[in-house]
Amino acid sequence: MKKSIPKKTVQRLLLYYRSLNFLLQQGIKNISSKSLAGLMEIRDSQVRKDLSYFGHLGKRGAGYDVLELRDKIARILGIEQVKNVCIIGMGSLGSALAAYKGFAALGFKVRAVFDNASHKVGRKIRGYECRPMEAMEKIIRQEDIEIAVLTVPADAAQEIAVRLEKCGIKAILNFAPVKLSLSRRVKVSNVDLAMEIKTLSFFIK
Amino acid sequence: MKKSIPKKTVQRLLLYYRSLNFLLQQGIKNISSKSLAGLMEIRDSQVRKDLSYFGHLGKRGAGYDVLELRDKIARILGIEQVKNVCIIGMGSLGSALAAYKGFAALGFKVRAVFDNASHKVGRKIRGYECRPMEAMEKIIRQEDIEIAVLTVPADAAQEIAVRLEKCGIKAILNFAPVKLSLSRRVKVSNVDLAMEIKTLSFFIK
DNA sequence: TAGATTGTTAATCGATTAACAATC
DNA sequence: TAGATTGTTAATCGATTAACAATC
Repeated sequence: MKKSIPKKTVQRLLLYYRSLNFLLQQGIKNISSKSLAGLMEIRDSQVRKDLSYFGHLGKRGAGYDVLELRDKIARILGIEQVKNVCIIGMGSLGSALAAYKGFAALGFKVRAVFDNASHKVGRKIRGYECRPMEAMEKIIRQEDIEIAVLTVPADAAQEIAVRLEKCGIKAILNFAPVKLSLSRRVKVSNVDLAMEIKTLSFFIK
Repeated sequence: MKKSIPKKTVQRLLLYYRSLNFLLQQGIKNISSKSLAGLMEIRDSQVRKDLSYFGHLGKRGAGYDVLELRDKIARILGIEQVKNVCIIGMGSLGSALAAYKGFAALGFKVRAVFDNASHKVGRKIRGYECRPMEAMEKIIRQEDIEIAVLTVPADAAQEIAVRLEKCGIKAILNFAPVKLSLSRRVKVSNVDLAMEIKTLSFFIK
């Protein structure tokens, strides 16, 4: 039985990927787990443990080859393969995410954006034609969209999530401050901006 | 020595707060840890443990009074007391956050927004006059701003963060995909949208 | 009282870290 | 070879969960 990868490890993998790109730009060809850990203020043993899930990526006594490790992580994370996403809810947050360069850099392609406001439907927003909510299921199937970014008001989120599940979406990145109740088949990640700032402010005092 | 509160507990506290508000709207006056846990798919013992950090909030045999618990959590989280924030970087994400209602609902007040693009400075964005970056330190002190929301490009973030630390900011909510190096005095929370979607997509396969 | 449910302690689980043999 | 650093095991730490005495 293969050991399952902790979510935190996957998150750090992306941080390693970014650091390695930075190091490449600097012309640095080789790095030890200790130096890499230093860049992100974690322990060297954490770096080695994370990487060890994916085989023997370094050389004892000599550290890691920056380019090789960067490419290996890119392959592990599937950065080169395109995943189709849609954005549901073209309010200011939805529009901002439609324009967000960070998604494209990791291989995510926005294939459709949706809203139900009649003054938005048919208009171009950030270069994407805004489609009506009624067309959602059809377009998701047509465009082979696997991931939905949900930026609708809280009271609309659950209902739309159920529709998304029914038309076979695989994952939802949910910005609405509500717990979505769906079957285990659909992966849900919540980004809760209010929670982030409140938690931060709790610890200042 | 008082036991320190885990960050995860604080985050769940906000989820409890939202659920309790929802229950109040429904006219529900009393709830057990088991029912409250059921709403968010966690264990009842988790709810009781979280609440136990803050005293004896329930009644043995009878559960919790919804209104009383809601208000107690509001006080613990400091929801009624206003905290002043500023937003730095009026790109699409910064503008979306300036318009975001979720911050205001938890007592955060946007006191200033900044950008260094000359075509933005002086203009109203989402109702806030965009101020020049040169005025940042002065305005933060004048307006008693404790928290900065940082939505600038990655390559500008560290430099601005240092300026923020120097002028006494207490916390930074950082949306730039870089590790900020600052003294321990400044609390930093990172919201990494690219990481969120990449992690989600890793686990679908 | 009998039944329900809290508050808290102890057990469990999972993730981080330290330590070190393997080996470049 | 001697020094450096990996890959991995074991120890530690912290958070979640189960269990149950206290008590409403």
